[in-house]
Amino acid sequence: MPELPEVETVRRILEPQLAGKTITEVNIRNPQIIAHPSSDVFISSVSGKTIKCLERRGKFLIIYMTDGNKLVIHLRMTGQILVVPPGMEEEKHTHAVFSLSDGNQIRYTDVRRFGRFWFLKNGEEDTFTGMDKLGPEPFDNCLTADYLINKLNGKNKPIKAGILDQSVVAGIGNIYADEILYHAGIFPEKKCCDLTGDEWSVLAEEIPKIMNWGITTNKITPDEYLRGKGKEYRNTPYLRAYGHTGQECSVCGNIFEHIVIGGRSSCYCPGCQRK
DNA sequence: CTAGCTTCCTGATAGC
DNA sequence: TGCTATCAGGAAGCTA
Repeated sequence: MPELPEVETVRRILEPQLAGKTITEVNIRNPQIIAHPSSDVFISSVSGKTIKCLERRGKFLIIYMTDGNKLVIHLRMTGQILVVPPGMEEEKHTHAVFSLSDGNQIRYTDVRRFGRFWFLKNGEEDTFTGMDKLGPEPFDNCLTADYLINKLNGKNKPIKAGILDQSVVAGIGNIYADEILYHAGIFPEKKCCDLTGDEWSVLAEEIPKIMNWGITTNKITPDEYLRGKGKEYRNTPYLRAYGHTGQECSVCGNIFEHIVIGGRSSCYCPGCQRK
């Protein structure tokens, strides 16, 4: 479910609720979600730790502890993290519960169980999480047209697959890939090797612009987040391309079309994004 | 190395 | 109503 803008929204909501709190107890109902280390070591390692701050890298959420260790979480498709007051009824598919020093709980729910947790000691490499292979953040100054050309220009694959590659840019998912390419006016199936210099420039501009727009637009209050059980922001009526198959483009009047690219459902405007 | 397919899961929805 | 097929916003792992 969540892409960079959603993970950032969750981070901003959770950080004030968690900073300074100590994790008093860890309850893992489904050890499958713990990717590293073993579930037992994870539990004993996280217990007693005090949370310092929350950061985000691509779609990864990173909970830093005051001792320099960190808890890394990837929500994948359906993972949700909620900070709830004691006594609140537990959601279906709750796989982990962390008790906090203020009496609240961090609850992790995940219908499809694709999400993963890692616990990394201070200085331990990020090879376990794959974060070491991530490309720059969309907002990084090094994300220029030249960078994209250098990474993708020679490739014989669709540009949509190119920007979905986390080692090229971190944080873009299927939805925002469609949004970015719509705003950049690039046909999503166009081969990387066929893009013009202008198109690479527009792409380099639109990537941070659209991601930033996503963060701003999907913003909700902590209360709305809690009442929506962590998924309220998934209602995304503000998107202009994704999910608009069969509808009229407000820019050119053409009808959005649906195609499958690399097994991912894609939506584009044949008027604004010419082949 | 690359591109493409499969796999991990459950649930919502469409079609019969 | 009930059954089956298809699809879902991610990404690792495998094959050729």
